[in-house]
Amino acid sequence: MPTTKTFQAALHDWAETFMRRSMREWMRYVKTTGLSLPQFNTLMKVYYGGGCGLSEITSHLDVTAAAASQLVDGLVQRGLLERSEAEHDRRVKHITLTAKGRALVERGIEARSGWTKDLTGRLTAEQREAIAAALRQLTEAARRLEAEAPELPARANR
Amino acid sequence: MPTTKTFQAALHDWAETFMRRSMREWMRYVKTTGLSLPQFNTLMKVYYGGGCGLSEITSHLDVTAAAASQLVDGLVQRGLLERSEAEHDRRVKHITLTAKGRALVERGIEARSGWTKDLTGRLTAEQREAIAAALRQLTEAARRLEAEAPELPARANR
DNA sequence: TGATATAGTTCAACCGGCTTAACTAATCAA
DNA sequence: TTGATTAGTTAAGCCGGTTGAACTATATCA
Repeated sequence: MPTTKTFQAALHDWAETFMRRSMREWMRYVKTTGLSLPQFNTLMKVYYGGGCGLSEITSHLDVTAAAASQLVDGLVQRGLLERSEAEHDRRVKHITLTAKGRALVERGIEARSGWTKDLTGRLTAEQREAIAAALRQLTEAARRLEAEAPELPARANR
Repeated sequence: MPTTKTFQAALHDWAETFMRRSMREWMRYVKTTGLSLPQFNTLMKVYYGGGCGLSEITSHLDVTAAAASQLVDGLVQRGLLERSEAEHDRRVKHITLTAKGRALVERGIEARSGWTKDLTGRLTAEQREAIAAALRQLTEAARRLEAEAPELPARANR
């Protein structure tokens, strides 16, 4: 396969350029919210998880249950998360975003890749069309990949 | 322009899928190194800056000079960074990566987007070729963009 | 030369995340 | 029912990043 090498190189270059910029924008945004990175990551997990139990946050952040509990606690106090009992098992607390929390996360996602808007003007219509098609294929492949790898290895919980 | 809308949508979707996965891989990697996020970000800044003064780290991380100094100090003690006087201005300390530090950063970059290697097998040769071409154009555009926007706004330094 | 500005360091204090350990409450299994 | 397991909380303490303030040393400007 002659194309795999150049393909991976192109993907790698783009990933590096893209990540570097996006991560910085993201961290700057998080700082403006007054939240810590762990706190914001907690919100992100809940956002993508569509609400989840505490244990999922624990394994996602790779911290102890105590740490996750305290993190959530702070976010509840700020009015960004809500805790409620799950009906199927009253031990688990179902954690969901408030409207305020959701807005915060969505602005974060926006801030993270907002700079890519500036790319649009630098490309011709033909380029945009071809690139959009390429990205859709990549995104689809990545999502399939993610759907397969079911879940992260849980922490040893020493 | 009918394509700009769909282009930005495609870019946005990709960015979200990609960032979510990459950031998690990256944070997991950083954790394995035993370094904190601020410490690792310091290394990254020096890596991409090709060696730089402390003040650049200060503005990049958006912290006070005291914080940056201490961060660098810890990394020097771990043998990841080196400090030396700049010859053109003996006030500034030129900060560079040691071989060990460089290796650590490069493994981090690898860990961040290493999962994308799994995408290769899910695409046909034609797709790979088209996508590679598209990504190269994107990367080039992004780099040009970056080259223009010269530097970040410095912190108010209250 | 002297005054001011800039680059960086050190120190004390603070804050917040993280951990361990002990605990409550609910569920499951024998 | 009893015992063990699981989900989550609380409290004490540690560690490390961050800050403001005081300081040194070099550079710049008049």
